[in-house]
Amino acid sequence: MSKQEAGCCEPLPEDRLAAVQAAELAGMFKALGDPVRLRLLSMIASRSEGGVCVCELTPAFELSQPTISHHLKLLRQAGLVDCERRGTWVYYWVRPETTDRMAAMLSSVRQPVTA
Amino acid sequence: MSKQEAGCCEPLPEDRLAAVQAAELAGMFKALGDPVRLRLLSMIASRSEGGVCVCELTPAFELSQPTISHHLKLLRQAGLVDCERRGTWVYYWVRPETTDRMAAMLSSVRQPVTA
DNA sequence: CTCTTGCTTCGACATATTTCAATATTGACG
DNA sequence: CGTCAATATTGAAATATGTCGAAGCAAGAG
Repeated sequence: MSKQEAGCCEPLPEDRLAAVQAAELAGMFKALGDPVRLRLLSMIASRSEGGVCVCELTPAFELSQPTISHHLKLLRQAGLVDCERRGTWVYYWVRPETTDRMAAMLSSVRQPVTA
Repeated sequence: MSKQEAGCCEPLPEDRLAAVQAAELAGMFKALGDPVRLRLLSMIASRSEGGVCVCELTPAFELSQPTISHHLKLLRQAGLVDCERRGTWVYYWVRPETTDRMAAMLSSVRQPVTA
């Protein structure tokens, strides 16, 4: 009960999210901060086995094929998906470790540790 | 028809994430796609009652006051936080409805409906 | 080997974002 | 009223992002 009467400017308990972690996580959120990439991820996730071929993703958008390729690259660099070439086609799948980290961040916001 | 060959180009089950919803959700993810805003949200969430004063947030960064104010505005516009003025100070708190929507999106990716 | 198809990379451009300094606004207080 | 302190808004600059067309690469077919 010895909190500052002024009700302001007492330091926050702690910087729970270090700057380094914040930068890493922000990169993941930024990757999903575009409607095209969000839909791409959703489409890639819709098939649980074998991955989804790029040739199934591209015609779902009114964008050029290089643009879709660019967005897929960003998703890959953010660690959200991975891909593999099988013969002529390239298949993408989701990396759940990354979405799990993002979900963990969100749930920590929902229910603060310092309850 | 002749487009379909072995193992490719069969249409995806469905566009599970409609374009409109994708745009809405992408706005939320984009708002967290910046390390400063991610840390701001984390700090705001660290106090469960009464909200966090801007005067506690600003000095935690090596950024100008208008810049922090700008980031807070973006978080508010994305629906992630809300604020209220109490006397001289302005207090911010998290809106769990929004983080819940984001978490739901992530969990739907983790465990596809079409299992 | 050459041709075609699927996908990626490059180069360029228009737009959006991040940031600050300066200024405005809001409320408390004498 | 006038002043001060806490935030917000404006305007402008540097940088980042989304998009395309052109070119490059890999793999299968002829």
